[in-house]
Order: sequence, then C-alpha cells, then structure tokens
Amino acid sequence: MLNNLRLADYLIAHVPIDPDIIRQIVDSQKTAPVSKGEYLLMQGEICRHSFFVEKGLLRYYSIDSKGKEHILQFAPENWFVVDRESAYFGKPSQYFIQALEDSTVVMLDEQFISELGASYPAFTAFNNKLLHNHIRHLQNRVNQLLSFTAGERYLQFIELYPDVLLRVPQTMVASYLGITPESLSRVRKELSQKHSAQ
Amino acid sequence: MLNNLRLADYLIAHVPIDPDIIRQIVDSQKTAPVSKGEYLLMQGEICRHSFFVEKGLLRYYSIDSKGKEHILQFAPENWFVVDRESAYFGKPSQYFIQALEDSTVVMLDEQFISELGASYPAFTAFNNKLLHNHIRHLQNRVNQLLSFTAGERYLQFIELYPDVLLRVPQTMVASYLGITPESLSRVRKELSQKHSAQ
DNA sequence: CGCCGAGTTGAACTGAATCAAGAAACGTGG
DNA sequence: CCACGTTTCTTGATTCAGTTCAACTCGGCG
Repeated sequence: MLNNLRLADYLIAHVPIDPDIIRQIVDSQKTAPVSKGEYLLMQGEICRHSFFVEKGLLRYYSIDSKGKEHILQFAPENWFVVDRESAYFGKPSQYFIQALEDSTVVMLDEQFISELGASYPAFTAFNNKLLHNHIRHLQNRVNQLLSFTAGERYLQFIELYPDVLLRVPQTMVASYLGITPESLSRVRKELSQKHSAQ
Repeated sequence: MLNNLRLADYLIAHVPIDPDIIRQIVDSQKTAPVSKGEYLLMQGEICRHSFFVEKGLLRYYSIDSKGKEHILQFAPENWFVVDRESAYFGKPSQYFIQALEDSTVVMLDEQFISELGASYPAFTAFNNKLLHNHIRHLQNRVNQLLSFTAGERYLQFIELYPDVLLRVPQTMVASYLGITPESLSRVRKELSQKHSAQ
C-alpha cells in the first residue's frame, strides 16, 4: 500500500475511467488541511461528506452515556471514513470524526458522488465496492467482539492497522478494542512474556 | 410491518418499477420451503444467494475456535440475509445460515440481481438502500457491543426484534447478545424485579 | 530542573462465565 | 390426552477476565 497518495491517483488505480475525467471530478471537491484535534463531524450534525485521507490519521468514534469514548474506526492514509447512516438517511450523527494528526483530507460531497453514477457507471461499481468493503469490515468487527478475547482482538488489530499501532497512544487502541488502557497494558505484557518464553 | 408478504409484493411496495416486471423478475428466482434445522449456507461454502424470508425465521451465525455459536443476525419475515463478504468477493464463508422454523425462502441469485441494475436503474437504487441498511445495522451492532452492558443490549434487542424474542429459545438471544444463557436469565430476573419495584 | 501526560503495576472489586443441579415447558408417540 | 424424555430455563457456588482506583515510573519538553 502506498502512502501519501493523492485521491486522484488512488481513483485512477481503482476506477476504469479516463484519468482526465477523474482529475476533473476530484478537482471539483474540496481538499483541506486538518490540524490535530480538529473535528470533521460532530455528534448531532448530519454527515455530508465522505472523507478520504491523503495524509495523516483520523478516528471515528462515539461517546456513551457515561462519557466514555469508543473508537469504531481509524482512517490512516488512503482510507475513507463516513457515517453512512447519517449521510444516506439524512439523520443526525451519533458519532465524531476527528484528526489524530495534522492531516490532509478530501471532502467528497455525498450528494455529488451519488449523482456521478448516472454519468459514469464505473463509478457506481466503485461505490458498490466501497460499500461492500465497509460491510466486510463491520461484520468482521461484530464477529470479533462476539468471538474473541481482548488479547486475540489485540493481535487482530495489529494485523489490520500495523501502522496505526505506532502512531496513536495505547489509550486509543484500548478504546477501539473495547477495553481499558490498564487492561491493554496487561494484555501486552502477557503476550510479550509468552513470546519470549518460546 | 406486514407478515407473510410475498417478495413480489414487498418489492412492488419498495421499488418504483412496473409491477408486472417485478413479478416476472421474482418468478425467475427459486422459492423453496426450508425445514427447521436445515442449512442455506455452511461455513466454507461460497454464498451465492441473497435469501428473502417470506415465512419463518433464519439465523446467521458463526462458530468460534472453542465451538461456541455467535448469532450475527436473525431474519424473520420480510428480512434479507446474505453473507455479502462471501457473495461479493467470492470468498468461502465463515458463517452459517440456518432455518429456526419451517420457512419459505426466496433464493435470489446474487449474479442475476447485480446484473438487473443495468436494465433497471431503480433496482440499483434499491440495492443501494439495502446495502446502506445493512451498514446501519452492523454499525449499530458494533457500537452497542462497545458501549452497552448486557442488560442494555437485551432491551435494545427487544426493540429491534420484538417478535423474534417470542419465537426462539433464550439460548439464541443470549448468543446474539454475546452472553451465556445463564447470564441472560439473571439479566431478565433483575429487569423484571426493577420493573415491578417502580 | 521540574512538570506532565502516557504507560505500568498493584489490590480490591464486579460483571459475566463456568460448572452443576434442579424445575419447568415442550413435543412426540403411544 | 396422557406419559415420557428432551430441551430450556432457573438458581446457586465458584472462578475468571476485565474494571476501577490509586500509586508509581518513565520519557519528553518547556
């Protein structure tokens, strides 16, 4: 996977449409720098964009009734992140999207993107692929949470987000895994002992 | 929500296409009775159909490394169920789909359905809606598992599947919630005590 | 140098799992 | 329609994974 790829290049590699047209489409969308800590979506707002991360790292998370944060997804370079429930059904979002590093993000107008399918069927196919990828991830996540222990989930996290592991505080990893930072610390200790024991 | 609706009627109500064409499309797909206990998909197989439940009840579940079952979804009347990861990416499924009651199920050929979009754009839109609904459910599920206690998840289950609650053994509800049947029994006891106390 | 946030460690606690036993409900065949 | 065996549900005792709270370490960084 390439780092720091511009969206146009990413799409040219994944969508069978004339590169010039892709560049034209991408140019019509706003690309913005987002500073660490800034929000792209806040609870209660309607999500009007798909965000593509060209540089940096975002997190997609909720805050529960006790004030605890739960990270549903990380979005490093070349990832999309969007609250599709909010964007598609026009409902206020229950989630936040925030930059964890100084980032460069393309804000794809959801309306515009969905209309693109009419002119470019290949775009519909690509969007479809994104949706199926999204479903794949979410389903795996549900199955993980139902089937695996904290330690097993941590190992799978490393597989999925090897780079993210090194870029965020462990508190955030714990929040993604659904455990406390203290528990993650102990899980890591156990794993490293087990590893050195063999 | 209507019970025992045939797929054609369901689609006529949800897709703006000539009813005759819809009937013709549905008639081209196989509808089959499925006895309680029978499987529509087994681990390792590639999922080649979307299943629409006209009558009865299905479950979509996995079995973990310790042999425990984890139900990802129930599908009562008018629900679709499909392993989209397997169907779309052509990968062997990690899941099972099984009838929990004697059921009547329409087996929609995934290939055929996706090609329908070419002739009937309204079908593409409908498929899109199904995908977004799927994402909505899965995302809620992840957020629930991360944010709520067993008791809270049980209450939300009742909201989502009021009828299923009465049709399956509590063991299955527990498996959906990610707890043991014993724990569910205690959760229910606590809730009923709390309820009668006020 | 001293502060500060992140990570670790410890001890007590808690929600849920496990194991085991008994009670209730269920459906199947006589 | 009853009797039987099986499955499901409940309850209790114990164990365990993970939480909570608190203290301490460590590595930057002003």
